[in-house]
Amino acid sequence: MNKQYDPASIEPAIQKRWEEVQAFSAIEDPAREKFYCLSMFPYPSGKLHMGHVRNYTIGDVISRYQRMQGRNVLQPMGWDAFGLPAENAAIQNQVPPAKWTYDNIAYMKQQLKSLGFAIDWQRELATCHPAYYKWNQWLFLRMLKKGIAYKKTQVVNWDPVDQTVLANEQVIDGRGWRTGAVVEKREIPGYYLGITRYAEELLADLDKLTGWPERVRTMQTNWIGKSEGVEISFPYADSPSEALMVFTTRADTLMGATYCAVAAEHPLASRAAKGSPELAAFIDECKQGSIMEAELAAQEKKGMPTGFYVTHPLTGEPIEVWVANYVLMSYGEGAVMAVPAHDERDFHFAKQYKLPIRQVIDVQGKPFSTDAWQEWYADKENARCINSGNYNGLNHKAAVDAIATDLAAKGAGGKQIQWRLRDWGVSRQRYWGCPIPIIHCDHCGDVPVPDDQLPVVLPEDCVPDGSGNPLNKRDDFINCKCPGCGKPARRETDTMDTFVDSSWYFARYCSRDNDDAMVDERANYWLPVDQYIGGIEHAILHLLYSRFWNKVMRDLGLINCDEPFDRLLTQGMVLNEIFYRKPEAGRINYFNPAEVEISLDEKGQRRRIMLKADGKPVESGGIGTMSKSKNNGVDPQALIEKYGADTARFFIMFTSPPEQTLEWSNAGVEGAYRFLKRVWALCQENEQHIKTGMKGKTDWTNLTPEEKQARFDIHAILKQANFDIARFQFNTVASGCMKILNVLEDVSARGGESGDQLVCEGTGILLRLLFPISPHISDHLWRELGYGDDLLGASWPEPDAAALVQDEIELVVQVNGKLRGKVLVAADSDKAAIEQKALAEENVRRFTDGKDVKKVIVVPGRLVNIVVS
RNA sequence: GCCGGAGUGGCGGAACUGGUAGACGCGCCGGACUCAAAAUCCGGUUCUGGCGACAGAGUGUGGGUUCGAGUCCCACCUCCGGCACCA
Repeated sequence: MNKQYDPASIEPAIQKRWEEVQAFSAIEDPAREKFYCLSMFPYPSGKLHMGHVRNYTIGDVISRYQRMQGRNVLQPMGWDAFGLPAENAAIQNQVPPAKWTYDNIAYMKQQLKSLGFAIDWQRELATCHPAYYKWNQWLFLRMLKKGIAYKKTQVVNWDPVDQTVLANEQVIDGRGWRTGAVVEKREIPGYYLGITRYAEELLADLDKLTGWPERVRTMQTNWIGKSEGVEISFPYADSPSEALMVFTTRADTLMGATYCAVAAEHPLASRAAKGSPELAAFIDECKQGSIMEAELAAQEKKGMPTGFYVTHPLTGEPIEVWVANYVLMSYGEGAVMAVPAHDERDFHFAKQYKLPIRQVIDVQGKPFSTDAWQEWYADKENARCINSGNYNGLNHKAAVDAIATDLAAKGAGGKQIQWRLRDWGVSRQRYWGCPIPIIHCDHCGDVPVPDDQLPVVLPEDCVPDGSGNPLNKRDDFINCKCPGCGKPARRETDTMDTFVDSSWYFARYCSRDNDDAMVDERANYWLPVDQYIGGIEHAILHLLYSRFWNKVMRDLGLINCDEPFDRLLTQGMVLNEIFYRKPEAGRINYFNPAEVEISLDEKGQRRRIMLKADGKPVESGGIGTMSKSKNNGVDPQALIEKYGADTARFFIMFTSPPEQTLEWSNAGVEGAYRFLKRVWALCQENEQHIKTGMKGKTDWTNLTPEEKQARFDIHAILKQANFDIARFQFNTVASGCMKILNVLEDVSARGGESGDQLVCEGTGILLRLLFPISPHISDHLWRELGYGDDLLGASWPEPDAAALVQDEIELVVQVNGKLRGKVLVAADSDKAAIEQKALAEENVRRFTDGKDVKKVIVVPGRLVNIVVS
């Protein structure tokens, strides 16, 4: 074998062999336990970034490990290929989005292949391919038939930069989630998916997802936002046939309502504003007000009376209606009943505008005051109603029930559940997406495209120029015949939100080659996904939509499972240091870390940071996510070319646990490379005797004491590594490989026949443990040294129980909890013998002499603690 | 403001159910090889005192439980992520 480790020669050769034998093609086999390992598919943006490398390496380690555990593993890959960046690139370069996308896919696929992932490429899919998005359209039509998909005209969020509509979920702090542009309100017709119909199940099933990170489940729970309360109608004083609708979770405080407040956008506010320019001005001010959270938190509560009155549904009292900036139109009815005594916001508002405060909740022994807010005013647990007529003495739940019943009897309301979740608007005024399969006919209205005319194929030769959807100018696309009456009609030009594409790709991988059905029975073999791996940024949108889509497919009888992803791992982001200069006020130049040199003092502390090009200082901007704008990215391609895929993979696994952020370090990459070179060197030095038949020898009686200890260490490290890999703590698995190598190098240096035998066994363990992380070098050495034909088919190493038996154990001796010495005792020593030996230890006696030994605690196999007065 | 998560050497990070804090790697220091350098190898490396054996301090801060706390409990500080002034 070669003296030098040369990844550039071994890696492509092994990848070629894997491809030739189709090593990773997954075949359904009911007799075998399946394992579906899925990483979130990439958007083909041009080239891989480090986050992809990390994501897919984690998935690959899990896949290869599961395979060696004997499971039938499916690890597919595909492309989330529709989306705006392709249109933006088209505007810039006059290249059709289709060509740009397919070119990117070709390049990135070759990059993925060079990383040696155990992917079944036969199942590759791209969401921009008609064979894929045909089924988006097909399922959309099924939803339309069931009423889950519907059209409505509604005020939508309009992103002025992307010229598109955004779902409520895609608006963050009043800005587009992608562009950051301030969102405008526009009226546009569009299609919606009734995700709210599934709100109850989407919420309840979160409890089943015990393999998901707790914080993702919490985020989804909050997003769905179930709230149980009572809807109450307050009839208008001047027109009792109309009423102000209000939702409250604290119906038990109804008798304490002293005013009502509505949002600035509420119809009642507009109505009142007609007669009052002052009020109209205030409403305008509220509408313009920032919706940035930090500012809202500090914002002063403001309001104005409308001069309008409603009637209290139980007491008949007149109640004044105010417009207040703390009431949100988008939640509930956009109106609240204000109970200043028992709601903190209402309290502060009432104090400011000197509105009446009426206590209706009492906790015994706690005096109520209208001067300052007290926590207990909102207590639901220990509180009882007072000043509430019939409801006096009732607790929270009983009072809510009684009041809801009485309101219902009067036709003035009743119990209601309020959700934060909204239906999912899927229409996009965009070209590069899946066409919505609808035909507009002047005679028949909106007609669904018949199944036998699917897919509605998107023309791939359009070049967007930034002036809206180019499909609107494509007569060959638009003009068609109405499927109903046969007369000329127009095709819908809106396309679907790309979250539709990614909501079911995991199912399509299972039956990718089936052109007659969306999915077939093979999906029920593979689904649900056993392990899903991806970024935390998809914690809400993608994962919630996929769960919804999965349930719709289940209800249509297409698949069996309730939830698509059994376990979820959210990997941390990849960070790197940011360097910059400010050449003049307001300008900032970022420099890639590769262009920067850092000098250190003798303690390893930083002395100076400078640019290699001119030797002049640059500033450090701390650590941040790798990004184009901060110019702190590291190109995976350069890394692979310099060190090979195995080094890149090893470094990424070694440096941080998967869920934590990963800080890039070129020195760390060097360290990983050094380790692999040492593995190579060890195998090279021991090549002869490993090849000449020491494998399989099980007689370990001739080991020297050092070798016996070394064998114990190897198997103990393996035991720990097996525990760690099962809990996805790959950084300590990688360090376990390093520890085993350290032990083997010592044994190898000492030589001897029994030592050679141990090196042979230990190397076999090391190569298998290293295989999921750095598969090329492991596989190459495994075959080169004659361990077997194929490491892929090898079984996972398990520690030998006999190696873990020790004759003598070192125990730590503490005096009053402080470490004072160590003693070597026979493994089968009884407590008395251990105590005696510990008390006799020289250094221990310095701390016990002349003192009373009050107690001796012996923790078997660990330590002795002597307690003295 | 609320809900999660995290604070450990010069750095990334170990320490499974409370039981030797700092594994492993990086960096740095010293040495070997070399005319020299790179690469490689060997030794050292939490801080303080001491030539040393050792001793003292030490896991964000302050308390507590325990023979024993990075780990458990209470209060607080800082950072990161998420969110909804949600009636």
